[in-house]
Amino acid sequence: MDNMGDPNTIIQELLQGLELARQLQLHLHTPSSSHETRDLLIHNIISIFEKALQMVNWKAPVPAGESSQLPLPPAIRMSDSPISSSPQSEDSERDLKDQDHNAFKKRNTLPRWTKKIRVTPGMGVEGPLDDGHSWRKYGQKDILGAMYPRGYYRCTHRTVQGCMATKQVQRSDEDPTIFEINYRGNHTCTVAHSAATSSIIPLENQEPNQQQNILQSLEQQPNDLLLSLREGLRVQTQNLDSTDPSFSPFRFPLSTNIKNEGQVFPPHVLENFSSPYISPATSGITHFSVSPTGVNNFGGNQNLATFESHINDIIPAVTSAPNSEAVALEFPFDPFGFDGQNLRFGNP
DNA sequence: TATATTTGACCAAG
DNA sequence: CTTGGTCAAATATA
Repeated sequence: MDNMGDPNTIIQELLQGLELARQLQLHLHTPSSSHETRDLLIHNIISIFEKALQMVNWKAPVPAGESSQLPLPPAIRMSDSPISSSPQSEDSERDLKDQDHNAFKKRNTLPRWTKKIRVTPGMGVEGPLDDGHSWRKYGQKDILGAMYPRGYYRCTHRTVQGCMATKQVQRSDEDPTIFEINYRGNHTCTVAHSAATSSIIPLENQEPNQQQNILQSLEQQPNDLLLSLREGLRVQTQNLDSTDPSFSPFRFPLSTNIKNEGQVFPPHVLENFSSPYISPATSGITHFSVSPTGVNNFGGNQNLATFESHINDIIPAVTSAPNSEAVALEFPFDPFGFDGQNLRFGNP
């Protein structure tokens, strides 16, 4: 909202930029990484810098003579605040007189993130389509050099609730079972179309804007947990083609990265953390599964309790199967960005 | 009837 | 000019 100039918000932007830059670095060392993915990453990084600069009320491009700076594009486009920039924010003496007045209102530089969804024969066509939100297709375009067209979707509630969320869906050239989904903007609408799955406790929140409220409530907890989450847990994909029938193909074993990220969870919890995965049955909803008898030799109820106590600090909806079959966390919003290589935890 | 998708036109940016 | 993104009329679906 009108948090322009708020140091915490700026820091969060920069942290996200840092995370994206790290992802880019990873991609540069991954031969299979597509040029588009890298391009998107760098685009997002630039957007974040622009946003952060705007938040700090950075004035016009400083004339040359500063050799230590990267060359700037000729025209710096100022991005909007992610959600409904409020023009009246009154932080300090702030004059935007030397800025283009129109620059503030127009350009659409909402936050973006991508996600790759693999469609298995079993899940039919629903995989990429049903991600918990209702979308309305408003266009389709043949893309240069791509063999499949790109579909353009916007939130169904755009007119009613002014929800500006948008996504583009494109089938991958190399692997037609993978759909690359490019999301733009967070949903500001009420999530009416949730798939209330059996064991998941639905949120009782009837606020007009659930996601935003949840994100805000997360932001208001200044604990290390949240900071670390925002900084990003990275989970590397391993063995996407697991044939283990009890797990979906979308399951992401922990890598050492997550341990390096440190203080998110106590080490002894991390050691026994099982795989977070995206269940195909509730496609698009991310679960963490922690199983005492699970694949990653989860060590017992004490750790489970520790895990729960930490999770309870940050996630409003926690369900635990009574005698610990598993603990599944349902996020009312998508806390992940998944680019095929890494899971990103945080606000996309 | 209303609401969603298809599809060529339109437009902005490069 | 080309390209990607959006609009909107026509069409489809419920």
